[in-house]
Amino acid sequence: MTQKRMTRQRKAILEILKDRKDHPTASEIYIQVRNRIPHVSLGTIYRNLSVLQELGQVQEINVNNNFKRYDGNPEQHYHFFCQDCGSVYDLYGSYQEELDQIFSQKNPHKIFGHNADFFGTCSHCINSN
Amino acid sequence: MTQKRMTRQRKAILEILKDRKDHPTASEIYIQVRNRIPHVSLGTIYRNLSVLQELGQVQEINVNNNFKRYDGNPEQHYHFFCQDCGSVYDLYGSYQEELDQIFSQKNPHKIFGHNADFFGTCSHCINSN
DNA sequence: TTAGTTGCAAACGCTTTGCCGAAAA
DNA sequence: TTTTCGGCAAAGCGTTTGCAACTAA
Repeated sequence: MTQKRMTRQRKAILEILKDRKDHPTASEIYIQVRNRIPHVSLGTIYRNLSVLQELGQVQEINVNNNFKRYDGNPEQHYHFFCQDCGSVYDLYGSYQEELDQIFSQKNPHKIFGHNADFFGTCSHCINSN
Repeated sequence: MTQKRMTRQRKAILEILKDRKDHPTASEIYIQVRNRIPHVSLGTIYRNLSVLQELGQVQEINVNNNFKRYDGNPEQHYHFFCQDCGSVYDLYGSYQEELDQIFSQKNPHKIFGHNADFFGTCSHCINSN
């Protein structure tokens, strides 16, 4: 990996991502970065998100295959997807290591870890019905 | 939902998907369907995969955001992604309902279910090193 | 007969990339 | 001064869609 520099653009993206509790798309981040740096380009957003991922400061989330979302929390944690409004939330609760052991015993592969995504109706949508 | 017809194309896609143990992409399916129906089009593959999903006969798998993969096994089951060769396998072992309960207690959302993807090195890659 | 389906090709939408001037270190 | 980075715009690429002809039921 080559030497990385902390540019204004990269710093802005990282700060915005750490501030937000939700998991914005690249273009949502773009809109917000433009408030600070009006002539920033979408290409710059994508390039920096990729660098920040390599550096382990940001996680990419696969909601579905339409577009990627980004998470400023690099810790291992699960996500919840609301089927009604499409929002993505972090879940409270710890990583379930037992799962890796259970499935290691039943399968021939060397399992290093897992991701889990929960789905249902979020608290906001429950209350607005 | 409107009435669905079992066309040659739809039948071919379904049969191919049920036969394969791996989880092909739309264009891999396209290549195989062309052996039976030379003038089939990619658009037809996509449209039928979408219909077969609605009918609950096929599952869509999000490997990463580059493209979708399809699974001819509509049962709830977990997947394993090999980080070395990129293959996707079905895992043996049952759905862990407890997970839904554990995280329902710790979070304000109504959880209906979850997906889990495991990763590591597959048995084939272990043996070839 | 008729409504769903197909092939073809164009359109889409998110993401990546080439180029060259700008700016971290 | 060197080398990474950014802005801009074009290209890439998997997926979707409009349309007229076709076909399962």
